[in-house]
Amino acid sequence: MNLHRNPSLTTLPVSPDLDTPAAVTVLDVARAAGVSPSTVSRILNGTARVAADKRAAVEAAIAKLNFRPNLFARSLKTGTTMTVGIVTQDVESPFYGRAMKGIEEGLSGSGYAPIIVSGHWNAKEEAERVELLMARRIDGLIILTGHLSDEQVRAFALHQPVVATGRQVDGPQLRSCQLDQEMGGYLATRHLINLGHRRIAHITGPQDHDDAQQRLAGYRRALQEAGLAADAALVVQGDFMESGGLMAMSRLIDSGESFTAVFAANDQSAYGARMALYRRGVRVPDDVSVVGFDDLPASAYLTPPLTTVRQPIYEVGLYAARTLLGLMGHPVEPITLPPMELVVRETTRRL
Amino acid sequence: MNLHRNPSLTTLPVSPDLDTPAAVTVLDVARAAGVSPSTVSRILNGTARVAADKRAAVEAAIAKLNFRPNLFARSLKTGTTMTVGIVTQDVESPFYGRAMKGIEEGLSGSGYAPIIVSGHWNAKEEAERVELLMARRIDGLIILTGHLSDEQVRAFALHQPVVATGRQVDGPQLRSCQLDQEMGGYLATRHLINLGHRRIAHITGPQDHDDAQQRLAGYRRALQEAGLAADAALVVQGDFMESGGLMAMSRLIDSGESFTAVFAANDQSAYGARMALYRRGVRVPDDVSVVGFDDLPASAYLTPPLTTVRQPIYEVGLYAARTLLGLMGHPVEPITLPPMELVVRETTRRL
DNA sequence: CTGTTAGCGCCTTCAT
DNA sequence: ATGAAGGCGCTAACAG
Repeated sequence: MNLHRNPSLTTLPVSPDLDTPAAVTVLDVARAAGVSPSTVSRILNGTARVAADKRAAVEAAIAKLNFRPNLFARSLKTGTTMTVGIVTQDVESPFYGRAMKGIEEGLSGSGYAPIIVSGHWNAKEEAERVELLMARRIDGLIILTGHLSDEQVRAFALHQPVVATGRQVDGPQLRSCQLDQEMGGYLATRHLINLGHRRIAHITGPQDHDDAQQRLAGYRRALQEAGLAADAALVVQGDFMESGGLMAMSRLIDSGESFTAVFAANDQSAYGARMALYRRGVRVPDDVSVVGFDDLPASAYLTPPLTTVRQPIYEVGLYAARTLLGLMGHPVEPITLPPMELVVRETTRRL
Repeated sequence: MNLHRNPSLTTLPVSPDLDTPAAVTVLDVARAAGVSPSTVSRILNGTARVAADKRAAVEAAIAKLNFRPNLFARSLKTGTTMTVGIVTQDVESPFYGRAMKGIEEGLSGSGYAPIIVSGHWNAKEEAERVELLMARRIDGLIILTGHLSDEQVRAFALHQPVVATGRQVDGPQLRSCQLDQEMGGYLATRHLINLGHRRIAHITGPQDHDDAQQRLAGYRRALQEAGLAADAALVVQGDFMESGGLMAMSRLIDSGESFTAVFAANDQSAYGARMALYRRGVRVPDDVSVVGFDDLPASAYLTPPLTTVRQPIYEVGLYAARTLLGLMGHPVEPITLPPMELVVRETTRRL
């Protein structure tokens, strides 16, 4: 269904005349203040010097009439919309929620309003949403990871400034940032190895998810570096969700493989894995050590609190917002992203 | 800082001419198709019948030129913006995240895009954000609970249709919905009573939060109905966050009051309380039973899984979106909200 | 069925 | 320092 501008769809009993009580325009203000519209505009935008008395009159009129400039008329004229598009993957994701918060903070006070769409980890849907955003003439675009190809992202950057996270693409109007996922995976696994673990399982993320592949690579590197064999039977497929982690761990236990530790590709998987362990009466960390990835707010409140790799995702959001402001022509203090960091809590123990 | 339209702030090295490659307009399309702009407009909006050959020519031209109508020009003309404002309290909240998802779903395919702002549980900030939204001439507004007074909400509804959750206000352009929080609190407490508990503590939400007060009222009603004294020493102040729950439970334990169960005003508080219990070596549910409120996605993955009251918050989002579409003149199938529901998992036991 | 005309509200030369 | 005039891209009468 597309309700968009279909006049036949006007039905509900809505009092017709209550909306927008005859919007007041620059012209109204000008008349009330006894000046021309141009003068009002100049005061609004600080475009030129205006005599103090007229300025006062205009400001009084603005206040009295409660005038609000129509952003759309302005946009039409200036070509700028004061709106930035944000592509997230899932409005409900606690991880991207934190990135959103960083973006919100980074944009605050800039006059730019974010409009958010979700790609749901689907390249096609994601591209459609971006088209939708672009139809609204956004001034800038932030793409939070996702499945778009670098070429697509580059193509989008032809139309407006773009900041993309979780990838390495740059161009005239294109900036990106990427956290070292491989290092994160390495850190997590290395921690387990240092604790004396030798049989370390891994619950992966989705196969088509680049970050997940990187974490897996880090896991393998740590293993190899320690001279440990990479046992394929110890790597089980998850999906970044609690249910996937639960099933992965259940399968692993059922397989009969022995292991003393597991590194889950994200915290949500770790929650699921921990539940599977709990269901089987396997104690954490006494029998099995668990390491997650992301450091979600809830992870510190698991019992026992989850050892995990902290991604500075809030800062990524901040960085994306600030960088975009820069691309849009506003000077900003640069942000440097803190590195991945191992947060040792209580789900791991020395063997 | 307000970067908005301050020409002095143009600095960063951005290639100047890459943006919006000379936007194509209806006029271009009309010329390419050998018709008038009005005909193009009519085809775009289905406003009138157009001869098949011209339609084909226009559609071909649109495709060839990759034409996208400028929504702002359209808005200027029609007074409609095809965007709705959403006031949430915290983009990072897992609870409101789920509501957002419902709204997203409810709006999908309608042509309306949501633009989201956060009030951060602060009436003043909330009002400011709404003003900001209104400056953008949104076609409709959804207010997710928050601290605005009913009068303020009513005032906003003078300018455009409004749907507000967590309160009971209605008017010509105003709809609201309210879940029975008191009943939820009653259900949670009643469950504990039925299990044989007599000394039941409560961790409250913020004092200025209406929902929290309602849940407390439900707690008291269940107690009273069962002939149990409401011991003020058993009611401790939380703040709907994990840390608040943790501190509240710590204080309770330190107070030396005896209790066998606790009802936390939301799941996040329950997580914190559970952690405090864990720190003191108090077993759940063996020594103390715990009930939460909300049923966050993570709650099923606590160890043990959390017994809680499920709020149909996703459906609330859906309801808000659909109702708003209705107010904006689009017929929608009405949604009925499911009731609050006790979800018994494993943090409560019979005494 | 289709083209012509006239703005929507604002900003920006261009004069003064 | 200020006003008049034109136009951003689109749609909605009004003619034909």
